[in-house]
Amino acid sequence: MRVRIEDVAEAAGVSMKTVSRVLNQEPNVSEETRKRVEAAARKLQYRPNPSARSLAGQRSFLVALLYDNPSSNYLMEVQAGMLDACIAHHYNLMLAPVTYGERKFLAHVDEIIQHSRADGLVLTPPLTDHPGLMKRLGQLGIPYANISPKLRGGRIGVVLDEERAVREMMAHLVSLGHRRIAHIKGHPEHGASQWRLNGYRDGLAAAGIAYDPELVIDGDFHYDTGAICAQRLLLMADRPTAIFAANDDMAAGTIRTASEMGLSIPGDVSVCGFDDTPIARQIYPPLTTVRQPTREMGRLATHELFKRIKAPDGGQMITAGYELQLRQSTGPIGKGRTRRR
Amino acid sequence: MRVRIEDVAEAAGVSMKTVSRVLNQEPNVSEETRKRVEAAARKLQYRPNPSARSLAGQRSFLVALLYDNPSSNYLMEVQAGMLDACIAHHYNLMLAPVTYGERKFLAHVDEIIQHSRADGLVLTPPLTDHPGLMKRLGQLGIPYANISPKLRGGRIGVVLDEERAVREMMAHLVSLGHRRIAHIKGHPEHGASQWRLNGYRDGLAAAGIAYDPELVIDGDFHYDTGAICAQRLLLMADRPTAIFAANDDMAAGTIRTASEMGLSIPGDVSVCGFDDTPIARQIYPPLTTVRQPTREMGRLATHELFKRIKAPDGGQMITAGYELQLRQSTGPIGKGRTRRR
DNA sequence: CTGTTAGCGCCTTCAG
DNA sequence: CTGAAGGCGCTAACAG
Repeated sequence: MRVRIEDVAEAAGVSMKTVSRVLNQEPNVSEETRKRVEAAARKLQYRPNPSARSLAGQRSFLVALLYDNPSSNYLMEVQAGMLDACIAHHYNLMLAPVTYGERKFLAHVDEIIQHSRADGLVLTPPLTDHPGLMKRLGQLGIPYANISPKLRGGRIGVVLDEERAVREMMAHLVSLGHRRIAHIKGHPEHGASQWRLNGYRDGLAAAGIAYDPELVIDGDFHYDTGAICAQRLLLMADRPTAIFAANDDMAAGTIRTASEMGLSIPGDVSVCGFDDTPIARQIYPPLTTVRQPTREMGRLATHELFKRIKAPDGGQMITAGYELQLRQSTGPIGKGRTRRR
Repeated sequence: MRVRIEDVAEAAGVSMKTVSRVLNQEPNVSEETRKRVEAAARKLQYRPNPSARSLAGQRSFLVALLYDNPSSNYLMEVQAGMLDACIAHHYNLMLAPVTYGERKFLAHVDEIIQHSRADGLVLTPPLTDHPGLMKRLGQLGIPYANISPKLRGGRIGVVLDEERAVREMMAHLVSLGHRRIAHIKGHPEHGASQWRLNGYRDGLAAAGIAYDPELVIDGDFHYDTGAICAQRLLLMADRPTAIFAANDDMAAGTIRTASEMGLSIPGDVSVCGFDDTPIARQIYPPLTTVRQPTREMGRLATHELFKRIKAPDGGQMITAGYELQLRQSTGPIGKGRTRRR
């Protein structure tokens, strides 16, 4: 029924092993033999059996994406990027959702690794900063790549210079005349929250604006939280003229709240976010934000992972590029015509 | 190094096969033996080798999600539902993106199936209605389940009574006094587009309102398209007082356009969508829509798939429930105070 | 109820 | 540069 390597060998008049060599691009095959084998394989429509390959070769040709419920847009982009890389390397992508705070978190991860036999993992924040996980993965000796990890020492994956990106964004706001700029922080577990806060503070400092703790509020990257935080900020007697939310979802929540309060954007208050997820263009007004090349980051991280799978010390930490997206949610100060309801 | 089934057998003082029986929950093992084997397996921390199981057992314990780039929210929900089912059945979930219109579409699908050795597939629209794909999958004899397929005969999966849902939505609009109700259609390739259009027409008929082709515009489920279609509708001399967009993304685009035109929602125009994706609550005003239990549908489809994997005639077509979500984007007719810019 | 015997299809030795 | 034998870890089919 199914065509096996043996059939190809027979058709090509060589041994199984020679076919195997050709298929796996191993050396020590004469050009002529190679061609003959390839022709036979094509004619018979031969497809290697992954299970057999895995069993004999001790690898699964599977990588798993380990994640803990980040925003769906973010995750989809990461997935797409990983798929780009996986397809190019003839690997398959498996999904492995976990729960960071769970009691048996590590046991669960063990389970996944054992059960899937993935050759490697890609971690998204905040898993990428879970100390116990790092350690466990090291013990198990399973290769993994990190997306936007806090700690970069001796690890592979991809990061963005988020601090610098935020400094640029702050410079943009300052150039529009804003000096009373608020910040809604991200989830405390994510490295990004810290970087973006740092960028905010640096941006203020660069403009000679004093840091005012009242203008900095704890968020968690969620839309609803953004909406709530914005309310606190916009109800202040001396309300900020600009709000930098640590991601687009919270910025969208901010805009939502401002709209409900009858405030004009950017007339009464400018709002900006980070990530450039689809929501940035799907709200009104469209959001000024930093474009984070999430898909590309997924691809790059997976690419580094493959390098490490091949060699125990392969791969490195890559820095991806960002881009400011100036849209209509930010504008010059004081052009507003408040229309409180 | 790794503990094998043989080690467990030795530790428990039984044969390999008996251990295998216990692990696979097969019958014909005495309770006492079973306990002994389970204890031994636990003590040794035994984990079966999936590759070996696959090779010997002719199944991969893998299901693949075949999709063609629908909205990320939709896909994430489907994924989450599938994962719920997969985890419960000790299966793994693999991602298999394809391109519907591609030249070598079928060859690509073949490739995926051969290369992944998935035991079954779940198809999302519009793949679920691709005639060539259906046929090919039938030839290959690979089990698959469908989410929201147009044709239901002899197939398994899950559907929603979308026509009925839309009829209810139309009744809601009519009850608010609307009679001039427009519709932005979905992507022609999706069954949902037809159902939602049918529901729209039925809803009009039920209210004794004549169908006006001018008020029905071709869309494709995308946000931007919704925005463009809305412009055409809202610039009409005798513009509609309500717009039913075939999904939330297009409804969001509609609201965007209305906002830009300075129209008040729902004062000047009511807008409603379908799906209840996160965007429905993330725009302002929040969207009246039909809640489609996408995650649950992913779970149910996968569940039916497992039944079919077990038995060639197992599984069936399930009907999932919906729920109207009445929010602030719809309201009584004529309460608006237009403020064109 | 339990055990034995063959593979599943490929890759890894190690000879030639 | 090529091939023959053995085994990866498990399960199916058959015996008992």
